Amino acid sequence: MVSQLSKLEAESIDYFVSFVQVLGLPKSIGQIYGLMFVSSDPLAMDQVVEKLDISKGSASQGLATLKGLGAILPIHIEGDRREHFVADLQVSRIVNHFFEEKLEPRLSNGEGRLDRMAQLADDGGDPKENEPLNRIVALKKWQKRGRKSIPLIKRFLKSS
Amino acid sequence: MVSQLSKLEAESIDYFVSFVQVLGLPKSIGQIYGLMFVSSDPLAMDQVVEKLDISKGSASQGLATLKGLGAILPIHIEGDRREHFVADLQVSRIVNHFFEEKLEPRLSNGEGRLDRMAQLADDGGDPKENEPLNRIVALKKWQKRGRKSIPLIKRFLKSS
DNA sequence: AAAATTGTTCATTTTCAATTGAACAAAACA
DNA sequence: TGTTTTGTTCAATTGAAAATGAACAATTTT
Repeated sequence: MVSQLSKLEAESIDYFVSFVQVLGLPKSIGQIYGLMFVSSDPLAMDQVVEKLDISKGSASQGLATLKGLGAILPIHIEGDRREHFVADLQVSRIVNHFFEEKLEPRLSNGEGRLDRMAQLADDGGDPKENEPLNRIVALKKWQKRGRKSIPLIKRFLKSS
Repeated sequence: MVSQLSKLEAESIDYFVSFVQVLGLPKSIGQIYGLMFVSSDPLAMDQVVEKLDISKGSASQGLATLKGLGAILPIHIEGDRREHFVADLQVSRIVNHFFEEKLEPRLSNGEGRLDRMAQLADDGGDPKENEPLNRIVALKKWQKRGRKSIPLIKRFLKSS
């Protein structure tokens, strides 16, 4: 059926779809969060399915993910069996998830790799003349610096 | 044909493939840059095709992109018609590209969207009771803050 | 001028993650 | 007890982005 979205809902959904896509998260996550973000009332899964015209499967998984992130909060409504949700104000949780799941594993894991690469690149000759080795050493510094800045950025974004 | 990669090359390629994938860039970009990063000599396109066992098309496009970013530098080799490249030490250029092409457009464009959303959400009633409006206003602050922090991060990463 | 070399473009194919929807489970209700 | 409601799971499908490779252009060599 054709979903009936208000202008506000449509705008919000667009906004958050593009938001989560930058972070490499599926579109449906952005749709669901966008819908909840401008909803006055808690929404249940079947309302999400109906409004967004997506499958039960997508809605179920999307809600589970967002709930896991703490980006939406489960609300119990008296006399209704369905689980309802409201958007948490802390959008930063979504960004945090990106840092913690995608960026940080790469960065920590990356340092070991660079060490291994430096070993392989070391040919015993004059380090000054070993250009690949110089690049690796420089990259190691740079990556360490990057890794150290993550907690700062996270803290900065959290204090909303 | 089966490409003949040294351990170092394989490790470097792996590293940069995962690196660029975090930023939402195609794998081939990571492969090419990874190969050049640990090469002592400038490489030409056909060498890249041969080593990585990728198509001419991918190599051509990938090299053009990396050259555009300034992540690899064109080198002329006397007596050879082919254009050769070396990896620039400034890996940060790749990250910069992510900021400038993906993040910043979203963020600036996002502020206007939030203004529009605030207008749509404003029902003329008491703002204290308009929860969606409160969320939008809070998000606007948060996003402005995020946008302002980008130049700082960029500067921090650049000074390698 | 013909042939070979180098590189680009872009329609088609491939790949892989996101989405679907049917089957299933669990709980509430009649 | 059987039925309805609510929600999850996962094999199959879809869709979007990347990779391919053939056709083409431009340049150099013979």
